[in-house]
Amino acid sequence: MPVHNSHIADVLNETADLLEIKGENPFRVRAYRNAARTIESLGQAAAELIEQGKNLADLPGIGEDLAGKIEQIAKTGDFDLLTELKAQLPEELIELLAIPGLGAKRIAQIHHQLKVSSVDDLKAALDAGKIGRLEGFGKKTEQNIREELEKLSRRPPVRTLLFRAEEIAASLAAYLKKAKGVKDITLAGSFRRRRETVRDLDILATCTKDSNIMDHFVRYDNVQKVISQGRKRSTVMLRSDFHVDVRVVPEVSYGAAIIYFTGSKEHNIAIRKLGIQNDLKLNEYGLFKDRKRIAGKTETEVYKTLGLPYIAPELRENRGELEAAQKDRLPKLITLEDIKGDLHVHSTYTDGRHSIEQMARAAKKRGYPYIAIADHSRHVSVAGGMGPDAVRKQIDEINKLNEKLTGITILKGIEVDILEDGTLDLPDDVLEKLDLCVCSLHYKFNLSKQKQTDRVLRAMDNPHFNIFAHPSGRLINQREPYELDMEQIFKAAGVNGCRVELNAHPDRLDINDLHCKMAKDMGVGVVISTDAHQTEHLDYMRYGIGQARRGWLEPDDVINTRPLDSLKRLLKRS
DNA sequence: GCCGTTTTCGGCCCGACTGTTTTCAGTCG
Repeated sequence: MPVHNSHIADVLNETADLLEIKGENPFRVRAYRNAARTIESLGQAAAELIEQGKNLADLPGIGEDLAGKIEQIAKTGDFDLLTELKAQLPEELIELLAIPGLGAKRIAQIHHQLKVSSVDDLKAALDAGKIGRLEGFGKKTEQNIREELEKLSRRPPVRTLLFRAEEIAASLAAYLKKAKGVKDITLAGSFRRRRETVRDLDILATCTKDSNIMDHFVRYDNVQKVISQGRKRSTVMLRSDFHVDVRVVPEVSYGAAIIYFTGSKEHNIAIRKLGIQNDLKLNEYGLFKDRKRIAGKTETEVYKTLGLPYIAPELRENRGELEAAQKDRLPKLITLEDIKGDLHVHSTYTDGRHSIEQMARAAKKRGYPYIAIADHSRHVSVAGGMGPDAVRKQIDEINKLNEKLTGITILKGIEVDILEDGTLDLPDDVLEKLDLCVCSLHYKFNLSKQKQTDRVLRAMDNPHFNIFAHPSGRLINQREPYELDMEQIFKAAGVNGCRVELNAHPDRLDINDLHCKMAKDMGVGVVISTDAHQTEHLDYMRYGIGQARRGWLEPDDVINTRPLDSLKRLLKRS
């Protein structure tokens, strides 16, 4: 059983947690956390890299020591240091770190002075009123811990889908703009980096001196609790259990603040280090030489003064964007305007809500010269999947519509199921009549990694296989991806002239950002499609674009940026 | 524990807010 990167990262993070509670050198703790992050965003299994004889110490933030330790974890799943730490400290202490307001120092203190080892112990200590009597604690701290603990037991924290965060952000931003003296509002944070999920919302504002923005903010109807309120920063919890931060910054600092609060934290640390190398100090108020501010008003100005071109928010993950920027090799990221059509759209022939004509007209309205109808094949019976007769009927209808409609071409496609044995759900003589085949898995999700991979590889041997749709099968916050060797699949796709879909549905966003980058690096074409089941879903394209940008994709990496004739050529497998 | 166009030692991002304090530690992002 190969050890997953996520397991290695978990082990390293647990180690970091216990080291921190133990009171170890904070920089050592940070080294473990950095290494965990590096491994997690690797895109390839660390165990495989080791097998191939690669030295993990070449990775950023991993030295010879950690490389050796990671090797142990990758080979055995266990880690001696963690075992030792667990012998010294109860591992349940780690769970206490999840309580806001309780950090390593305080946990160590309550552990040593009150013998608290678990969440249950903590509850008992609270009930006995022991916490508030500890040095440095007090009544208020005790009450806060009690409330956070109750909240935690009620509901585990789930990151909010970008889609949902967008709705919350839009109405709140509109509300904030109505406060007195507000000049500008910017939504920063992972929201601006277009991460698939968002933990909280960071809002920046510039305003006049006499503005009442903070009072206005905490009075927002949707506020459940005011966590802190200051002149420069306030934090609230919305009724939807969503944290929102508002920061007021002076205009001379606005660009620096936007960079700072857009993050990611890792990107910020990296550019600060770059500043330090040049004797410059970067913080949310600007870029300083000695005590003089030399940049800060706009993001571009700050980057430029650091010797860098502007870096798009979606790239700011410290995954190589700084090195690319320094070499002037940043990707020219794809935008929504580059998209010429949607290649995975459903209709009333199966489980869509709108007719083919309605979907086509809606696509035309969005400026697309083409669209592909890709309804389900028969195996997906719950969706009323099509057999050969239904496909022929649909082909006839599309032919007629193409004669009738102007300014849009409807491509004849299908979302055909990949059966358990790797064959496709419809015979070749049906598939060959279509312009494209979007292929996907809809059942038998729990096959072993190699069996699932072989299933897809066999399907790709079928010359009609064009696009592998929602490859990982994950549903964000709901369903884990199936076991699949993406590298093998991308390799085969490259050889066979198949493409991979970036499904733009906000619950899916599948493939993810790391796999987008992997496809690009391996030269496999990506298709960004919405999987729309009604006309409004065509607008999901923007989430796909966000994900694609996070994966460094440029217009040329995505085949539905091509005009129709060149797209058709690309869809021909030789 | 990592890292190096000053360094193989001595740095390691930095500021706001809270709650506890009488000047600051802890936590957070």
